[in-house]
Amino acid sequence: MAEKLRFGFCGSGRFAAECLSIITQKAMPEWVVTNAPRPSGRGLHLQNTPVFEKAEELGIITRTTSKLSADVETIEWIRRDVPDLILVIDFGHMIKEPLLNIAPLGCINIHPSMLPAYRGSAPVQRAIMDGLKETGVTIFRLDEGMDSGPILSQIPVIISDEDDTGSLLIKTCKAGCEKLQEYLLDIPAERWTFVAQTEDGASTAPKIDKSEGKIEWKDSSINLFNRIRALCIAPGTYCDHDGKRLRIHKAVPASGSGPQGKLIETDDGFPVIACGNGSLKLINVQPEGKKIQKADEWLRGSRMKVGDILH
RNA sequence: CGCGGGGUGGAGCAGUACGGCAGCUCGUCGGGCUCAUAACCCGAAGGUCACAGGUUCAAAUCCUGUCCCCGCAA
Repeated sequence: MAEKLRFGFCGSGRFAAECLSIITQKAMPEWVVTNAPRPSGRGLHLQNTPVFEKAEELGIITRTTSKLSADVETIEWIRRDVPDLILVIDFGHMIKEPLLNIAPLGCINIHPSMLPAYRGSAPVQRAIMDGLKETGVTIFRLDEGMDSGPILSQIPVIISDEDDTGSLLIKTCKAGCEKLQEYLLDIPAERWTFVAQTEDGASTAPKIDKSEGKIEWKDSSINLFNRIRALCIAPGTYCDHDGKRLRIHKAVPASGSGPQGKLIETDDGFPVIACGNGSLKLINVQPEGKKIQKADEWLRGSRMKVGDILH
């Protein structure tokens, strides 16, 4: 049994909060640093990050910052009692010197892809959108580049047809955190081995732009299926019905075909919409201003008939 | 006080500009048809129209206030 490593935790988003929640089942960080609350949501009220909420709940010493690499105070604060390593997960800032190597073991990151593939901020979404059947999670040490540091460990993760960004995020998060726990608790740091990344096979997964959520019915049903699964959490996919936005939360490929965007038939009450190639059966939708609902229920009240067109 | 939509039987919606018996598509329950059925036919139950106050002979509808839900934008 190795001596317990002391670590700090830098993170902000939902993925980070989920990781924190798993990791802390077995090992507590010395402290948490997260993004300062920012105005967001309806009414533009200040909102704490998911990590802040989680850390608060766990009673961990927490500090917020809006620009860590320029935040002299926080850096000084960390310097006062430097841990063995700093976990940086879904943080939203590039980590630069002097923080990059302030801890003996550096900054360790869990990234939900098989690096060097899908470097960047939306690896899970991009992997699903590209129709991948398998991805993975990588634990690596940060260097100056974007997700380009030496790899400590990699675990493959299967993507099933039922997976969406939410479920895959949880899968990768679990796989990564469990492996990380082995390193934190059972494998002495002297035995950690890092392997440099190759530039061969490197690709990037740029941030999702809202406009990517627009459904183009001329696209194939399989591509739209993947897109809907990929963007279901945020920012969501949508089309136009009767001049209003209709968000599509869940849909599956169906067999019929017809003019793009046309409601060609109902299947058990659920609408089937023709795409450029094949068709999509809508399962869960959300009209503008309304709650998410089952597509058959929506159809009943929508006054949309077979033959009508979505845009 | 960023912009906007909404709350009507169990579900999804119409009805509100111009006040006048609470309506549609489903679901539920009972009966019928059928070898059978999620199909079809007949019938029934179920709503103080989010809440509070006001105007009126009369309010889901007009006026005032409150609560709750959601879309956009950031």
